[in-house]
Order: sequence, then C-alpha cells, then structure tokens
Amino acid sequence: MSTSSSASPSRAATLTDVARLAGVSIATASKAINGRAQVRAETRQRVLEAAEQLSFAPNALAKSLLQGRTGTVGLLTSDLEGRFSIPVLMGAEDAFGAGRVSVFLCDARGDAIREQHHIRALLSRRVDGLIVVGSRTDPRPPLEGDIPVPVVYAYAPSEDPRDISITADNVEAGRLAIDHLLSCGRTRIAHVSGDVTYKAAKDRARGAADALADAGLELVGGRTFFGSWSEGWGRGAARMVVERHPDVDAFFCGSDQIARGVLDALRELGRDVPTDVSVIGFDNWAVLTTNARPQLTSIDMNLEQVGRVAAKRLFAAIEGTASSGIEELPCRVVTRESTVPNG
Amino acid sequence: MSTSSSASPSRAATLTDVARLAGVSIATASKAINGRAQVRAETRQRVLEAAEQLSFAPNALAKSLLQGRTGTVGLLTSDLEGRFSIPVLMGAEDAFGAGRVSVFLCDARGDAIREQHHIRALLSRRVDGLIVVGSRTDPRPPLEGDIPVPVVYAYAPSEDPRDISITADNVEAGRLAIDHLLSCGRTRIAHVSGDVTYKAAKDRARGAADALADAGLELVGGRTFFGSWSEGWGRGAARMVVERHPDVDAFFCGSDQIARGVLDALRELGRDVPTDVSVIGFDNWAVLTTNARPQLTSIDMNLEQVGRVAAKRLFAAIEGTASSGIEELPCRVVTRESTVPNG
DNA sequence: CTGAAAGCGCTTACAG
DNA sequence: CTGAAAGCGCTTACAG
Repeated sequence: MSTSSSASPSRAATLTDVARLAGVSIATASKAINGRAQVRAETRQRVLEAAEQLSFAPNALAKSLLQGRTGTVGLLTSDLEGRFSIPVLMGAEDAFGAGRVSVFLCDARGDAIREQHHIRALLSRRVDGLIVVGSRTDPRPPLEGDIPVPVVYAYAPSEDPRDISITADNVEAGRLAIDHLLSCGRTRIAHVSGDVTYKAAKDRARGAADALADAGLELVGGRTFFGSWSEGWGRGAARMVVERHPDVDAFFCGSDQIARGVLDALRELGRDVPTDVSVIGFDNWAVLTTNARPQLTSIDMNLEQVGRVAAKRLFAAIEGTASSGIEELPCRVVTRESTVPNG
Repeated sequence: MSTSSSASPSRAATLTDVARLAGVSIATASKAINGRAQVRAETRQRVLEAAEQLSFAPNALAKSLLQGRTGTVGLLTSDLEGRFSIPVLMGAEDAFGAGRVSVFLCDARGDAIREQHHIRALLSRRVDGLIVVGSRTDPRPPLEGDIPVPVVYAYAPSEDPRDISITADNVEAGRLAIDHLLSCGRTRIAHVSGDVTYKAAKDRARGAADALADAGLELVGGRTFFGSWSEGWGRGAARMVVERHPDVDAFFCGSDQIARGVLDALRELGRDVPTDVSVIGFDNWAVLTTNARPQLTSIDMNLEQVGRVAAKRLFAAIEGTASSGIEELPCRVVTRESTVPNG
C-alpha cells in the first residue's frame, strides 16, 4: 500500500506550491485549507486536492510567528529514569491531546546549568508554557530568572505560593492506607517507611497516625520506623517489629520496595499474608506489586492525574485564567491479595 | 537573590526592542548578537547590554523559518511506561546536547491513528528528523506515508533494510552471559527465558547455545525453557529444573524479573547462590538487581548508548551523510554477588 | 468569491 | 562599520 521510500525524502511542500498547482493565489489557498467561508466550493476542492497531492503540511513556524502562539510546551524534569516523571508526562500529553499541543521534553539531570540551558532554549522556541516535574514532594525553589510564560509545578511544588503547583495528597494517602487496614479488621498496625528527610514520608506517617488516633489506636511501637526506600530495610524492619511486637497484624509500608522486603521477611518467619498479617505498599509500581507473593495491595498516587491537571492548569494560565497555590490531588487504594477483609 | 515573580510574566523582547534600546538598526543588533565580525566593539557592547537588560532570547521560530532548519527532532515511542524508551531517550538527549537540539516527545500508546496525528504535527513543526523507539527487537513496519525528513529506528529496527536502525546485539549478549558463567567455572547451565515470540528471547537463546557448543557443552535439559517475563515463571522453572537436573550449577535468565524468581526458588530449595549455583539476569534493572538476595549480576543492553548512536546517525543523515541497515550495538555484563569466579 | 499587500521576527547580501 | 531592503511561509484585513 505504502509506496514510501524513506531513502529519498523530498522537500516539504509550501503553500505557494499548492496555490500554483491549484491555479489560485496563496491567499485563496490559505482560506480554502483553513475552512474559511469565502471560498467557492469548486475552488476549495481544487486546492484541497493539490494539498493532498503534495502532502502539504502547513508550516507551523510561520503560523506561530504570526499568531504569537506555538502550541508547544516545555516539560522540565530531573528524574527521567525515576518513576515519577513518566506518569506525569503521560498524563500531560494525554490532556494536551495528540498533535494539538506538542511537548518538548528536557531532562536537567539535577544540574542547574543544564536546566538553565534548557530553559533558554525553550524560551527561544517560544513555548506557550512550562511544566516542571520533580521527584519529591518537598517544595523546591521556583525557576530562576524572568520567565515570560506561565509555569506549573507538578508533583514537586514550588516554594512560592504565587506559583501554580499540583501534587499528591500524601497525608490523606496515609489515612487511606490505615483506613483500609482497619476495614480489614486489623488493629495492631506497624508503619515501616523510607528516608525521613522526604516530606512524603513524613506526610504519610502523619496521615497514618491521625487515622489511628481517630480510631482510638496508635502505631505498633508507638511510632513510624523510618529507614531507606529499599527491600533490605523492609526485611530488617519487619524482623525487628515481629520480634518486639509479636501481635502485629498489619504493615503499612512507605513504598512497594519496602513492602516486598516485609513480605519476604514475614514468609521466612512463617507468618502468612494475608491470613496472619496484612501488608499494604505505596506507589503501586506494577513490576513490584504484581510479582509479589501474594500480590501486593498498594496506594496509587494517580500521578497521571497529577499530569493531566497540571496540563489543564497550564492551559488555563495561558488563556489568562490564573489559579495559584498548591493543589493536592487524592490517592487511591488498589486492592490485591496481600490484604483481605477480616482475614 | 532571584527577584523573579512568576506571577507577572512580561512579553518576550524582540530584536527591534534591543536595537531601539541600543540605538542601532536591527541589522546591526543582529550582527552584534551573533558575533559577526563587522561590528565596532563599542557598538557590540551596547547591543549586548541592551539584550541582557531585556532578557532577550532570539525567536527561534523566525530563525528557523529563514534557515530551513529548526534544531528540533521528534521522538516517537509507544512504550513510555516501559523500560526501553527512557534510556534511549536519555541517550539521545545526551547526544544532542542540552539546548542545542530540542526533542519533541510523543507517545503513540500503540495506537496507529495517534501515531499518524503525532507525525503530522511533528512534520508541521518542521522537525529536522525523527527517532522511532520501540520496545521489542522484532523488526517493525516503517513509518507510513511520505516523510520528508530522515528517520532512525532505535531498539526496534525497521523491516526496510534501506532504513537506519540501531539496536542491541542480543545474540552476542547470550554469548556474553554464558562466557561469564563458564569463566566462573560453571558447566551445568540452564537457560530460563520469557515469551518465545520475542525475537530478543530467541536471539539470546541462540547466542547461549552457540557459546556452550563452542565449549563442547550444551544447555541443561538440552534446550531453553521459554515462558513469560515474570518472577512467577522464574520460580516455577527453577523448581522444575532443580528437580529434574539436580546437578545444575548456573541459571542464565532472560530477564531480571525471571532471575528474581529463580533466586527466591533456589533459596527456598536450600541452594546457596553463588556458592552452589550462579545466577545471571538480563536488563540490569536497578530496582530488581540491587534489591535482590544476593545482588544480581545482569546483562546491560547499553540502551543509552543505543539512543546516543541513534542521535548521531540521525544527525549524519540530516547532514546528508546517510548510513543504512541495522546496526547492532554490544551489551555488557554487570557483575554483582550472584556470580563469583570458581564459586 | 479572489488576490495584492502588509507583517510576524529574524538574517543576509548589498549599498553607503 | 552601519543600515535599508528582501525574504523565509504563512494569515489577515482590505480592495476589487
């Protein structure tokens, strides 16, 4: 069907080419192609056929130059290999709509110089706006310098309350996790989490403590066990908790990696999940949750939704309808085999 | 330090603004800013100061329109959430250099219509070239239609030998894995891999068989055990292999997920890794390899390098220096605790 | 209904 | 060394 030969790319056709082939002026060709009313049907037909025949794709650069809008946005991240940027990016791409808005992706790799280079380049290319994605929920310094277009911060909010920031509600997520475990009939709940310097870790712990307090309970051990975001820490912490608090009946883990470690330790200690102990993870990272034994219940931060909302807010800001401040979006529980009601 | 207020974005300055402020013509301003020789030093200084003061960023759209080159490329993927696109993308971004070339990222989500929309949009934006990233090494149909710019296929090669494709050498990777196990003194080697419909799975198996044959050996069980790319399959396959072939002393796994399953099964069967049995995975996916017990030796496909080379080939093609055909890049062994020499 | 002309922001010969 | 003019590809009033 396709007779394409990528071996011999031809010069892109211009409106002048189309007009010439159709035997009209470029003004008329322009109107015909853009569906303006004042064109005779027969003429429009002739122009469209010429355009088709030449595979005419209107030069967006020329259009943008006239209209002062490019229909492009820049997406700045420092965490491409991490698992935060990608869902946000997909959500944003989704919200913009395929082809309507094009996204420049830039990874600064945590390097401030590199970030400056990228910002300069993006502004030169006249992006209509910028989305800045971070990998931690700790507020970050706003972009430096005079940015003549709207900026939205996704996942990692800006320190400046006048900026627009979209992130996940980690306090509420902590509550969700505990409420889920409570609804499974658990009351002796331990919270094993990661690096305490992360705001996300502290927020989840606070939400968990609040939810337990509301139920007249408290965490096993009286506090959150902070450590690192690793399976190894999960294993060690689980062993310690079981030894000191043999009546523990549930673990709320600060990440799926920690949860995997907890699951392994519990199996080796002869505690059945979910019969004896329920386990809930965090992040809902498929490669970890679906391969776990048993499959892992986890909290999903709906990062694609964060991206989608960020894109919408950016749109609104471009249109001049400015919101501002930090908007915290809800997380959700994804139930799998590691937690069951009244287990 | 930064007095920026992202709350009040100002209109982007133009060359006319700079020229006016410096008291020169826009032609002179242009020359001064672009380092052309024919400008008096004092004049140049004045122009540069004006530009600085106005945060002047030259309009790349206007420049591109003149020069017929945009300094942008499109990166088309269908596998953003997967683990193949991101490293390739990072490598490409790396090769292009921060700010010199900007990358439009488009995720088609496996939808042909969506892909067409993205291609149209990218061509409208006059990208200088296209990189198409796939998640499987099975050759894929080339992009449809008349693409007036060079295209490079990364990881997933094009079916058309006239196209430029860069991928990883999975046959050689199979040899590398076996050679590593042989050099650890292993001779009873099993190969547990994933979905047999993947060319990558078949290629790795072929390389493994070839390397063993060169050493006068063959795979334990006389063949590769194909299954799925999951931990569950790794666990089941390992149990089966150990039962039928108790003298097995090494596992070459088709993915790190499979390897994690194999490690778990071996531990539960009381086989020590790496003393009794060596295990090598594939993909070198950090979250799996570094959290494994013991840490997992794995094959790294150097996907960033694939991206870097793809970017270079695209550059060359844009400059008119066309290469063509499939270029297969070497993989490498990343040694960790799960394999040791003469264990 | 159709087309000549101006202009978006820039660069590049070409005069002065 | 400096500047007026043409032109990249398009759209949009404005005449005809």
